[in-house]
Amino acid sequence: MPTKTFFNLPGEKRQNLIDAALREFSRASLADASIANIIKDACIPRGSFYQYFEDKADLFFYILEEHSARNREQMMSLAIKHQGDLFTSSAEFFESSLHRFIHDEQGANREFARNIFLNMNYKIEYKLILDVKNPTTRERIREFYRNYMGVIDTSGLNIHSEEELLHLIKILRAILIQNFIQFFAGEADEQEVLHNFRLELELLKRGLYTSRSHET
Amino acid sequence: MPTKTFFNLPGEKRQNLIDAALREFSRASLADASIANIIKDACIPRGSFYQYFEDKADLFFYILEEHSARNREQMMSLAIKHQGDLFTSSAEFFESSLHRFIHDEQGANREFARNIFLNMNYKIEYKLILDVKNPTTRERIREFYRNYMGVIDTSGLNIHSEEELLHLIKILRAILIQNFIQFFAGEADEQEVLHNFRLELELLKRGLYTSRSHET
DNA sequence: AATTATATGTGACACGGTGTCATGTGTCAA
DNA sequence: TTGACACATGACACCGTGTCACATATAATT
Repeated sequence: MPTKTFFNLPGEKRQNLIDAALREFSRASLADASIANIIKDACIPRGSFYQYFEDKADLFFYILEEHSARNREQMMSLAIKHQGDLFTSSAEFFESSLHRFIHDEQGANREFARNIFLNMNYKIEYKLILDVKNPTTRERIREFYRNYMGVIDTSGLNIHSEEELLHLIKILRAILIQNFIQFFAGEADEQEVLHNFRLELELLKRGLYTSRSHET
Repeated sequence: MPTKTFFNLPGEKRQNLIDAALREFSRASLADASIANIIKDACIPRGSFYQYFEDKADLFFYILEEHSARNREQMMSLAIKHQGDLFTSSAEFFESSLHRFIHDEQGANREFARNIFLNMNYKIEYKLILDVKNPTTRERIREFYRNYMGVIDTSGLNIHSEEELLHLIKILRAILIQNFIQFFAGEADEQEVLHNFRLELELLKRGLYTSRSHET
């Protein structure tokens, strides 16, 4: 987490630093980004940077969590909008995110997202979901999950417990992320990736076994 | 890819270098590993390293591809063993891999795998699957997929095209990887992660929608 | 006003890792 | 003997990081 000092900074200076960081993290992945570039861009001395952040990752994950919080909010409001329909709201989330990336003229958000998804790993993914280090963020996300699962309408779903719902959400998330990755990797364009995602949702809904004898 | 020079090396020297690299990549992720450590361990001068490899990543992905090839072979032989049953063979693949990691006394393979999975990203995942840079490896993997899909018995599966089978495999892969990650992240122990994986397979098989009216 | 405490700013520097390059060595063929 | 080629080597320039001693500002205390 950024230090108290960072939050005491005048708003403009703070925003200026964040903007510079966003530009750098749009240009390069966390691993390839350099503090040197950020402080040059933001015109702050090296020593100051370390007064605000532990290191590069500290700043990165702070920015990432801000974006993630907005995404969680959107997921929640879509779930509510669609009366708790998990599949429909997930699909709209995917579509609208994709649409936002594609029509991002400046390209800053898109490039940032590209670097996130193409370098997505456990630490990043679970920062999007469950921050391991920061207890406050962790609790925030836990709460989101509780609320989110409360909003989901399970009456149309073929699941029989909270546990199964959690696993379904886990599967959906994995598919969602995979498709974002394929989009950013250039493996599929907007139309293809939308088609793929929808197809995969249909497979999930439909079920993959014809012989139903295995059901318990 | 390693250079011709590397492959011309006497076998022992080559293996020695690979061993040292494996130790380093077991200790640290690709990003955190250092060439300095590898050459110190392998007792070769710095210049020689660059005679064999373009950089750290070149060596890393070479080693990774060797491991991946073995995994693909195992997936294939399990698919054959189970008469093309995609779910059963995937489950056995997961179980046996997990078992191997847990009973890896030396721990070298486990730690290497841990670094792979916890730092899994697009580039690594698709090296496990589809090498973007190297045409030879790419073709090798393409061929694997063709063969693998040929072996899968679709008669018990509720899918209606090659495309759907490909997507199903894609979903299964995502779930497989997610569970490995959760295991290595310590979020679940062997029993839990096995339980989770099996449950998720059941959800897939069963299908998630009760109202079947949406089926086309 | 003088003093002390506390918070913040600053950039030179030591450290460690990377990739290169000039030079050295070995081998084989003409 | 000479030249051509493949390979070996480690010193070195370069770059980014994180730290630290010192500077400055602001508020609180005497």
